Amino acid sequence: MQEYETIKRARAMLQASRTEPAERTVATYKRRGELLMQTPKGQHASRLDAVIAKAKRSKSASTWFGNRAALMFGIRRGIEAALSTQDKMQRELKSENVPENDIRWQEWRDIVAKVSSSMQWIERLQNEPGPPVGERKPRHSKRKDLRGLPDDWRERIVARMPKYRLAVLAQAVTGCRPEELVSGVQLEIRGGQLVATIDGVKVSEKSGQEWRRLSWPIDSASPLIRDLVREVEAGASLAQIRDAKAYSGAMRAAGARAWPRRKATVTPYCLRHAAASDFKASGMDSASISEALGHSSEVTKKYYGSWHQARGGSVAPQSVEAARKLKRDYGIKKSR
DNA sequence: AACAAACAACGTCACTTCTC
DNA sequence: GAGAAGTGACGTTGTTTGTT
Repeated sequence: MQEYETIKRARAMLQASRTEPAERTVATYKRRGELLMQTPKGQHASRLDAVIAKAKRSKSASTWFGNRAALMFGIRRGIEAALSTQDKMQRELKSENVPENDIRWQEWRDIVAKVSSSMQWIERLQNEPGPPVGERKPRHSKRKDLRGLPDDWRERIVARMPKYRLAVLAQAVTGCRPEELVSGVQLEIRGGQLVATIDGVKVSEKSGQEWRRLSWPIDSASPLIRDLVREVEAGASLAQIRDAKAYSGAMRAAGARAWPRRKATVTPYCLRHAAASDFKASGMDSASISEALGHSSEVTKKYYGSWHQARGGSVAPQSVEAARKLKRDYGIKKSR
């Protein structure tokens, strides 16, 4: 009977993709999935073509892959549920010796037919190519967002965000991620050095830096570092924010106030990119730069730029320590 | 070196709420 | 009451790993 074939195939498919995504990812998948499955009139979409077209609206490849992952996740969940319903029904019907032509067996066949069509969706999605390479939208570049800002834009942003003064200074100097400011950047002065310790995010068993520590001489030429030193001398020991989104919103607003005619917004990641550029321009070796940014792989650093014209006041640290040894980018060395 | 996949994080919109 | 800060929902990007 073809029903049993379908069930077997569906089970094998589920078995092959057994890992459960993180809670947060599941939430994202659900949100995306619901969005994609909705038709303009608010009913559930039944045509796969329409759903795929919607999932592909963005020209960014990663958006498409994310959408696809969300759809497949939702479909898989549906198949899982249908399989277990089917299983229960089948047991009951068999134990009661219900005849084949009974309506209840028909109900069972309908459920299996649904599984079969879900499997077709999965197959189709799996084979669906992403947006063609030439047409893909290039990734939005934070580096480009920095164009046209004055040399002292970081200082000006600090001045315009009094409430977040310590956090902005700490982020400008360390280049940490906004999310890392939520757990807080520890600051101290030790042996003539300003020392910042960052509790890393984006850390998993295999990736990220659990913590990292950067230090600068307290008499650095950078006004940002000097300002931060002054804050620490006055008693500050933890640069912390409550909510990364509010912080980011405040910075965006401050940027809009400072440069009303600029289209590109100023965001916390601009500070991170600027710091990365300072690090690069200062001649730090690439392993230290990766560690300072909280990466565990040297490859990642390539995404950050070297656009920065060397100018005084670089925020580059004198030394960096990190929790994890760096994975080397072997790709670079061998070839030619 | 380009591409693909996975997933956590960031950014924006369109407001509401807080603060001076 | 104006302007800054905050927020929920939605949409996009960043980071790492692996493959071709």
